[in-house]
Order: sequence, then C-alpha cells, then structure tokens
Amino acid sequence: MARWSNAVASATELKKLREDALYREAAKAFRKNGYHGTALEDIAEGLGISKPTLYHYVKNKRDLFYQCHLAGAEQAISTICHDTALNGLERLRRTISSYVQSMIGENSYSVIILEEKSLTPVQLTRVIHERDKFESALIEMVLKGQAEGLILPGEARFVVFNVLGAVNWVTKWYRPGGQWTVEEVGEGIAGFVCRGLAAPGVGPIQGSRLFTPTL
Amino acid sequence: MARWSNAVASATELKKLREDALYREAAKAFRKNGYHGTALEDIAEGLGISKPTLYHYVKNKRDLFYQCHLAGAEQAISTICHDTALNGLERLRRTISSYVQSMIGENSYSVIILEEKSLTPVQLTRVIHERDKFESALIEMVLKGQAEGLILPGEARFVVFNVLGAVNWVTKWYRPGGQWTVEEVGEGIAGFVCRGLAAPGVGPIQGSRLFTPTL
DNA sequence: CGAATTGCCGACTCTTGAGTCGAGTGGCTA
DNA sequence: TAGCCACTCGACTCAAGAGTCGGCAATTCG
Repeated sequence: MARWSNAVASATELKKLREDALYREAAKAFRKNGYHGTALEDIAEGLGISKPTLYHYVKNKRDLFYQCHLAGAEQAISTICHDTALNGLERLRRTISSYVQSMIGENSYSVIILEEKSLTPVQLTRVIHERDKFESALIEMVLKGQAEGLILPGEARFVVFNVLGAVNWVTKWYRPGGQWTVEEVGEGIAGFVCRGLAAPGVGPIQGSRLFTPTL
Repeated sequence: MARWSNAVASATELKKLREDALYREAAKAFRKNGYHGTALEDIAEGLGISKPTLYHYVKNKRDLFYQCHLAGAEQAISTICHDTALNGLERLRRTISSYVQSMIGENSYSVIILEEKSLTPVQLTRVIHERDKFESALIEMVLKGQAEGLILPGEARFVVFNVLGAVNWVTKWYRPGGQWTVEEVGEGIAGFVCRGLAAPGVGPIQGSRLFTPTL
C-alpha cells in the first residue's frame, strides 16, 4: 500500500496535502460504514499508515468526523451557481448538477447521510449553520423562480427538502466505473428535479441520456 | 416507563404484539443512530425492559437488524397500488404517496438509510431480494407510463433511483407533530416526483398544500 | 397444591476499538 | 558532530457494549 495514497508532493504544503487525503479517505469510510461503523484503524490502513500516526494529524475521531462535515459543506457551497443573469430555475438546475457531480466525483468530502448526533452540540450547530448556507441559497433560487412564475407555488423549504433527497441519495447507489458517467448522472438528476418544480408552460428542461434523452 | 410501551393486550398473540412493538422500537433506534450507534440497552430501555429480557425475543443484534429490514421491506411492498385500471403514472403517484405516509407514520419499520453491510451476506441477499420486489414494481409502473406516453423516456432504473431518493430522504427531516401532516407530505412528495417524470402535455398532477396548492 | 413454563433481571465475561506512551528513525540546521 | 523536529509505530490502557448465566417471580396447567 502506497503511503498516503501517493498524494504527497513537495515541501511545506505537504502537510496540507496529507490532510486533504486524510479527509477524503475518512469521508469515504464514514460514508460507507457510518460514524460508529468506521474504525480509525481502517482509515489508517486505507492511507497506509498506523493508528498512532493518524493521531498526529487528528485530534480525535469525533473531530475528524466534524472536519469531514465542514469540508463537505464547503464543497457543497462551492457548487452554488452565482450567475445572476440566469433565472431561478436554471440557476437551481446548474447548481444541482454540479453539486451532484462533486458528490460522486473523485475527491468528495461529502458525509451527509449520517448520524450527526455523534457530534458535540457546538460542532453540530456549526455544521448546521454551514449547511444552511447551501440550503438557503437553494431556497432563494426557488423563491426567485416562483416569483418569476417558472416554479410552482408551495413551501420553498419543503421543495428544497425534496430536491436534496433525490440529490443526496445518489451516494447510496452510484458506483464509479459503471455504465453511467458523473456528468450524465448530474445532469439527469438536475433535470428530473427541475421538471418536478417547473410551472406548466416552461419549456423543456435539459436532462441527459439517462433521463429525457430526446426532447 | 410503561412496559412494552403499552402495546400488550390479551392472550396468546401477545407475543406477536410484543415482537411488533420491539421491532418498531428497534427500527426507530436504528433509523436514528445507525446500526453501530444503537446499543441494545437503549432499545430495551425504550421498551421498559432490560437487556437480558430483550434476548428472550431476539437472537442477537444483527438478527434484530435483519428482521427490521425484512419488516420494512414488507411494509413497503404493502403500499404498492395494484389498481390496474389506472395508468402507470397515477399508480406510481399513489404508491409513492402511501409509501411515504407509511414511512413517517406511527408504526414504521423502515430502516432504509443504513449500513446494510452489517448484515451477513445471506441476510443481505435476502433483504435486497425483498426490496427488489418493491423497486421492480416501481420500475414496471415507470415502463408502463413510458409506453403510455405519460412518462418521459429514459432509463427506468435511473428514474426510480431518483424517485426513491426524494422519498426515502423524508425520514431525515420529517418531524411528527410539526406543521406538516403525514398526508400533506406524502401527497406533496408524490406530486413532485411525478411531475418530474411526466411528459409534456400531461395535465396537472395532484400535490398538496405544501407544494402546488393551487392548480 | 405443586411443578413446569414463561417473563424477567443483576451481575457477570469478553471483544472491539478509541486513545496514549515511549521509543525509534531520518532529515535538516548549526 | 550535535541537536532538533517531524514523522512513525509496537504495545499498551481503558471504556463501552454484545452476549451469557443463574436465579427469582408469576402465571398456567395437571
């Protein structure tokens, strides 16, 4: 097993790179087995190091989990589409598509489907706060879309929950290297949810080969 | 704490009733904290009994988890709409709505968002098999809807994954006793996903106060 | 009435896994 | 050469929790 999954490079920021590799590996393990189901020894092994070595980089298991959540939230936020020239619906569509792609892509920190109550109250508050930034952005897009008459009326919060469900679920079934590419999946899901939202009369919405191949 | 959550009743089938209460309680705990995050002592406490007593009804933790999965799958299957007079899309809508309602209702056995790899290979195979019955039914409805021109073309399997995501996610955010009733949520989600599937020209699809209140 | 069956639990064992300790290595700087 | 520092790990401690054991009620049945 290659140490640090060959993520090492040069000099000073080496530590940063290691930490990133560590978080990715940890997130992968947590995603797969849950917080309690993941042994730090497994993560260490995945990186080709020993458990005590892991503890040179990490305060404790809980904190590692916390960092993964933060990294995941940050990654989510980075996928928000800020192109204000676009209408709410299209901005939502693009955001969803790139969010999905980042979640199932090579270096995902996403750790969403998990026992948040394993965090301390303070940590949990912070995580929720960060995640709210993403959710709020989505809610705003929905409200804008509704104001523009492109999205059907209804509780924006409820709508976003539905969207996030379809979206977050992807980590449960997507298998890299299969028949479906990351792009196809991202565009397909984004198209699906936006069609679920769109008011009648809104023209066809972009999908992918997997869903609505012909328009 | 009332023993057995007051689920006891009369004579012989008493045991059956106790087992049901037990599975419900266990499913609730697993759903909340995951397999590894749930201590059998917690479940016992929730029922007002002790851990050794629990072992009079249960082979071991893994098996309890397994039974919950089976019960959940059975419950899911029981929500399938068999009214063959209806078209595929409407049948899908009704199934989704009642599936959601059963998941967030009082006695849910659903345990879906979880570390299935905690099961033995044999158990897992069985669970997947049972769950497939439900998924296959959904896939069939999608195919029928597509054949009828009511559902957009695309990979039925992919479509169903999307639908199940929006649907299963509900256990993550729904809080009983809040502003939203079980019916509203079920109908709202069902409307959302079916609209996401529907071909252009299909008339308005039923939703609820939470989404598409005015049609 | 007594004995068997069922439901129940206090108090144990034993395994797993989080987290620590102290010692060893190798590179860098003076 | 000496000394420091980042990095590493083998071998530990310790707590939590799965599962067991042996015994105590209470109800049922002969």
